[in-house]
Amino acid sequence: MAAEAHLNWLLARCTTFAHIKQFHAHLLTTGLFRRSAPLRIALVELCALSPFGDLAHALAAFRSTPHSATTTNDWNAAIRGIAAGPDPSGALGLFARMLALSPPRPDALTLSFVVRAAARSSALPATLQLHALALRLGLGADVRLITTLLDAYAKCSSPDSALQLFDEMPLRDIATWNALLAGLALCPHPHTALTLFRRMISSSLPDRESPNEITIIAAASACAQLCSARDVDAVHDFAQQRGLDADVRVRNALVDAYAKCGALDRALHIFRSIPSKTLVSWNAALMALAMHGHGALALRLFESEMLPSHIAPDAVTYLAILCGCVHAGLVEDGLRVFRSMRDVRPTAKHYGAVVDLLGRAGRLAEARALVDAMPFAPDRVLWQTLLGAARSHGDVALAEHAARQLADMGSNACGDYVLLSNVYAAKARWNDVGRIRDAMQGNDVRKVPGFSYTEVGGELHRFLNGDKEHEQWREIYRTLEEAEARIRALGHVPETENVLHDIEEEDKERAVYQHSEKLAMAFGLVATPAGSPIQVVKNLRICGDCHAVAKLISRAYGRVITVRDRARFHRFEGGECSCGDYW
DNA sequence: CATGTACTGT
Repeated sequence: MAAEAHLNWLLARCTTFAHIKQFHAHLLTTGLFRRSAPLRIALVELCALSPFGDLAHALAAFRSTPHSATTTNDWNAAIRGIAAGPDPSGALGLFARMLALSPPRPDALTLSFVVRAAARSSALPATLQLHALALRLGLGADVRLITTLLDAYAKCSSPDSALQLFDEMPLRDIATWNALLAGLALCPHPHTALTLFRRMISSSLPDRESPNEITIIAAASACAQLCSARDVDAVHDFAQQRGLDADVRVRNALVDAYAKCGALDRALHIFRSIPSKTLVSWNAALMALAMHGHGALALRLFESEMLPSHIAPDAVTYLAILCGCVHAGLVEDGLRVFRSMRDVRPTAKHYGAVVDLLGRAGRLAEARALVDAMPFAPDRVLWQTLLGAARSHGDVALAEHAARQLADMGSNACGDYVLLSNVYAAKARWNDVGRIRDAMQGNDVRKVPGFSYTEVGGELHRFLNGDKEHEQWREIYRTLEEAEARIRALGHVPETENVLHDIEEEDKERAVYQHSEKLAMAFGLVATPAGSPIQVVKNLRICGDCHAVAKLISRAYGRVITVRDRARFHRFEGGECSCGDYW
C-alpha cells in the first residue's frame, strides 16, 4: 500500500516526541492504528525505545489497541520496551498476562525480550522458567534465543549454567562466544574468560564464529579486571592482525584496559591515535588520568582539548574530572568544575565526589553544608565518606552524626564502627571505644574481607589477611619479617590507627603486618628476580601502614611496586608514592 | 531479536 510505505518513510524521520504524537494522532484519525499492525507496532517501538520517546506513552498506545486486533508483535513491542527500560522486571508481569490471554501466542522474539528482562533484573528463577518454556515451545535450536538465555544465566551469576548451555549448543555464532566471554568476566571469572579468548584465537572457527570487535572489547575488559598489561598486549596484537583495531569502540576499550593495568602511557598513546574520538574515548582517557592521580592533566585535557573540540561532556565526564580532583587534592579546581556544571545536572554521585573532596581537605563544615543543601537524600556511602573525613580530622560531633545516620539506615558495616571508634580513641575516650566494641559484638556486623593478588609467571596468587593458604607461606612470612626489620631500620613505626583499639599494641602490629597487600608484596619479593617490578591488586583501599611499608620496601629493595586499590593506582619507587601521600 | 567499551565512595 503506497500510503503505508509513505508513512513508514515518515516514521523513520521522526526525531522528537511531538513528531511521534502527531504520527500517533494521524494513525488514529485515519483508522490505520487499528487496521495496520505494522505501522502501529513500529510506532510503539519507536516511542518505547528511542531517546526522544516515552515508555509510558508507548504502553498506553499498546493498551489502547482493540483486543481483536492485537498480534504477537504488539505484545513483543510492549515487552521489548519495558525490558529495555528502567524497570525491566515489569516485562515478566506483562508476559504472564500474555500467556494467560493467549492467543496471541508467544514466539521466539517474545521469549527473547522476556529473557533480556530477566537478565537485566538478575532474576534467576525467571530465567530457569523461561529456559524450560523455550524448550517446551520447541525453540531450543534458536541460536539467538539461546544466546540471550546464556547471557541471562551469566548476568544472574550462574556461570556454570551459562557454560553448560554453551557446551550443549549444536550451533553457535560469534555472539554466543562473546556472551560467554563477557559473562565469565562479569561473574567475575576474568581468568576463565581469557582462557576462552585464547581458545577462540587459537582455533580456526568458521566465519560465523570468527572473533569480531565485540570479542576484543570483552576480552580487553577481562584483562582490565585482572590488571594484566601483558594480556592486553596479546588482545591488542590479535586485534591488529585481524584488522579489528580500527574500530573506535575497540580503541576505547583498549584505552580503558591499559589504564586499569597500570600502563597509562600506552593508554594515552592509543587515545591519541583515535582519529574521531567519541564521548566514551574522552571519558576513558579522563578516567585513566584520574585513576593514576593526574588530576591536573585531566583538567587540562578537559578544558583545553575536549571542550574546544565540541564534544558535549556528560555525567561520566564530570565524574572523571571530579574524581581526578579528589585523588590529586585539587579542591578549588574541583569546586570550580562542579559549580560550572550547566549542561549536565549533578547527580548524587557528583555531590558524593565533592563531599569527599572537601572532607579529605578538612573543610568539614562546607562538606556538611553541601550535604544539607543536596537535592537528594544522602545515601550510606555519602555518610561513610563524611565519617571518614571526620575521623581524619578528629571531628567527634560530625563522626557521631554520620554514624547515627548510618545506624538509622540499617548499615552494619565493620568500617563504620572502626572509624567511629578511632575518633574516640584519638581523644582517649575509652568508655566510648568500649561501647562501640560491645555494639559490634552485639550486632551482626558485616565485614568485606580484604584480599590482594599478584601475578607471577602467568599465575594469579591470591592472599587474604593473615592467610597461610599459599604453599610458600613460610617463606612469605619470613620475607615479610625480614622486610619489617629492614624498614624499621629506616625509621618505620607501624601505623595501627586503622585497627580497632580493643587489642594490645603488639597484636595490632601483627594485625596490620598480615594485611593481604603486604603478603602479596612479600610474595613478589620471594618469587620475582631482584629489581623487577611488583604489581599488586587489592579489592579495598590500601591502608595507611601498608602504604608506608610499600614506600620503604620500594627503597630498601630497589623495586618499583604498583598497587591498584579499588579507587586508584599507587606507584611506589625509591621510597616515594605517585599519589604524594594524598589519597 | 542476541553479545560490548567510560561510572563517585567503604
